[in-house]
Amino acid sequence: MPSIISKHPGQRTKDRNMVFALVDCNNFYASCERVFDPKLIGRPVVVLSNNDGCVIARSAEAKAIGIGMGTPLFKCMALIRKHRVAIFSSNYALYGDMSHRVMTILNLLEPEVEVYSIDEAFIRLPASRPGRLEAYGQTLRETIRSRTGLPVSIGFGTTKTLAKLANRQAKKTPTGVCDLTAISDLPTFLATIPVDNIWGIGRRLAAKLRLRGITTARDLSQTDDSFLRRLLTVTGLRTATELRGIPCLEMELVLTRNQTIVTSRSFGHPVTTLTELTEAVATYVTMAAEKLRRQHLLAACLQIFITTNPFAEHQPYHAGNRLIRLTAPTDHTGELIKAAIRCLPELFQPGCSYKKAGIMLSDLTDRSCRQTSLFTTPPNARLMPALDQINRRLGQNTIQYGVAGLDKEWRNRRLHQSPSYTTRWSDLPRAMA
DNA sequence: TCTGGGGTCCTAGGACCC
DNA sequence: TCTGGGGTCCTAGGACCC
Repeated sequence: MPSIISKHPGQRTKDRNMVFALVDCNNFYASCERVFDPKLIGRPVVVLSNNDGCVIARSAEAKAIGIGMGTPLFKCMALIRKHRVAIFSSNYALYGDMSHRVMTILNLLEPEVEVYSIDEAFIRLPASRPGRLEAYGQTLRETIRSRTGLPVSIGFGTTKTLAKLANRQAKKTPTGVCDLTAISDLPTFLATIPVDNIWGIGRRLAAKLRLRGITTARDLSQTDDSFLRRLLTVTGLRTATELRGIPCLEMELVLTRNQTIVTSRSFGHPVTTLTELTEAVATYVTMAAEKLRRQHLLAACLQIFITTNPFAEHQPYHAGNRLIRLTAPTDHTGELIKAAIRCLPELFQPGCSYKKAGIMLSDLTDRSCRQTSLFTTPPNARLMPALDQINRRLGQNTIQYGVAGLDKEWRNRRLHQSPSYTTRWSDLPRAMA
């Protein structure tokens, strides 16, 4: 096994008698909405992006009537009216909490769980004779369904990439489980998988591969290593190797800390004044700084970007971008806001209608190894923890910096938001008995 | 009228150093 | 005129993921 293509050469375990499972919640956001509103069962459901702009999740019924992923809402309004589709603005408080419940169940049942995204987790477990994994998958699926109300699909494979493929297959079967380790003729199965359905092969790489006659997963798995290395770099070679059943991607059981924290949003209406832009940027900095502190990190770099609507044809387009290196790494909202809004006047162009702004914190370090500066006095160390505690107990933005604005008229649209059933007392569902 | 948000990894190329 | 070799660090850009 050439260690050069293994992502974690030092951590490799020689144990070949282990398999990977991918547990993936079906149509996650749409399913979360359904759990608390049984009237939605059988009805098409879509969930919209932050500004009610595009469709980012669809129930099976919504897929069936032809609503595409990422479609702008205004382009599928006709379908939505015709089929009485239920529409929801995204409600990340709800989805985050439901995700946490699913992951907690997995962690209780399995020692090796890698939370891969909000709706997916890898599990590593001992290989088993044909039929046993399938049955275990069924049990796991039923457990999650009965404890959270969420439907999941489970795929088993000897590598993460194969488990991903198995999961895709599982979604098409009524049982919701697919065990590729039990398949006697893997290449024949791989020959049925188009190359762009493989995890790690996106649109661009798929086109590149097809040009060279590589159209299925089997083709890719049988392509010469050095050729692949040149064409797709080491990541593509890893994918091909994984398709052959040789693991290159190990379980990542320890949470690695973020390298960047980004907060950006589209505005609900065009922003044309520096005052409003300042409010928005200060608000985004506040959100990012809270996240920074939750993860016990400090940021040494702050980047700001603002942009007008790229789709508007008859308006001047402007995209501005500034990188600020702070004198000392910090997690203090006030310091970060000050640095951010200082450079806004030179970034802002009067006459432009801004559609979106964002900030990025980078060069993150652990709070425990704070590097202080000789030339500045550190801010009051008790202020931010006190502020966080108050906002946690009494609700978001109970206390905030004045510069972030009170009306926030630029805030994005959320016309179809469901209640935060599981994270806000006042939103608890009521049962009539 | 209306088009999301938040991440990661890899490579090439330039600057700079010894 | 000829003009090395090896290393690091940084950044931009391209690709992917959910």
